[in-house]
Amino acid sequence: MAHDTKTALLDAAEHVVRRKGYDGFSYADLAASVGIRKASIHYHFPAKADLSLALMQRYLAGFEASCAAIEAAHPTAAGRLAALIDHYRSATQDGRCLCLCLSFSGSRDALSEDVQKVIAEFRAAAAGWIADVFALANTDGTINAPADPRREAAATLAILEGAQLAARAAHDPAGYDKAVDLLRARLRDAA
Amino acid sequence: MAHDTKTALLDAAEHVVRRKGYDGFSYADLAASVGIRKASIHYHFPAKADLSLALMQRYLAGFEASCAAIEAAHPTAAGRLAALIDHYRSATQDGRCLCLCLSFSGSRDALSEDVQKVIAEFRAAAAGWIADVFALANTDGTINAPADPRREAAATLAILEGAQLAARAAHDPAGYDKAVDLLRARLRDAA
DNA sequence: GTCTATACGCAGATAGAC
DNA sequence: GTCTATCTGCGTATAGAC
Repeated sequence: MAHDTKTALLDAAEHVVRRKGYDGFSYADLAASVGIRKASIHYHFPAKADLSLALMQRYLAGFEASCAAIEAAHPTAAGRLAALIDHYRSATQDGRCLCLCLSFSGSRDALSEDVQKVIAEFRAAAAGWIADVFALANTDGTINAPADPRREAAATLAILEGAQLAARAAHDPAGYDKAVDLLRARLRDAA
Repeated sequence: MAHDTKTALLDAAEHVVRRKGYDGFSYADLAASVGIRKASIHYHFPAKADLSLALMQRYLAGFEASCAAIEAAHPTAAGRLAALIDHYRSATQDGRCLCLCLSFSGSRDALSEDVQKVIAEFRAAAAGWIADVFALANTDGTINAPADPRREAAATLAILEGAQLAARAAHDPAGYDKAVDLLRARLRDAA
């Protein structure tokens, strides 16, 4: 079916982009990986920019869904932050790839305005969600010494992204754990 | 002279790579920017891999020199860390580019083994230097609540890199400052 | 929806004159 | 050292048959 091919294309594209960056994937690669000819891709995504935009939009939606799921599963600030840290860790696929947002950020000037806008939305969503977690921490006291939520959020997001880079550079998830170790140490009763 | 052309090529390449990523620069761009024909570049750097390697090696050497200069100028742990934070901030050129190490990390799988090795050396050098600063902090007490130096170093490097990404995504150096704000707040008597 | 065939440009790289 | 000229391959994208 059409929908399945489209989804398969997005899956394949996301897989490659997160390993090799935006410029690292071509229609030829996608075609081979999905099992159709490269010309057929243009039926689903007329231009590469269309595919990139759809990719980033889907990624943002998925991230927001993950945040909602974390909120539903974890009542405390520490539990939610611990879950987010794990989420970013698993996104590295054991040190082989980066969050799509990071992959796109690397070759940013080559991207269309539309995509850059969604990237900005993604960062805002992540920072906002983390800030909410720290605001909750001021109430439930499950995170050690919480400072201003917005500043905590900016620093936390930087650590999560920096940790992914460390894991990828070393091809080892331990690089991620070392970078977030002090952050995790601030959490109490993570549930 | 030969040496000047070679340096000019490296300068131009570094400039573009840090703005557009590894795949964002071509021999045609370099040629135009330096004022020679693209075929002439091959005299100085036979292949693109040679240029990339030279670029990263020069960058590592420059970083080590900067660290030495910081040590000479600042006796305290807080002073040294503050200087490093400023160093990484100025490297973003007001939110337009990334540290070369970060730019290369984005399209990592496309790089040669040699370059990846220098990238790893760079990260090790940075983490090691920061760990030394935190070890000093345990003695001179100029950084608030220093934990294990290696863990502090891993977290600090992640923050510095994440902060650069935040600045670039927003095209605004304020993104950097927000991310490192809590880190800076831990410094006392920075001199 | 997917195919074959093809257009067109730009990438990195080489040969050989000057 | 730098040039002109050229090669080969791959990139995205299009036209039109099935």
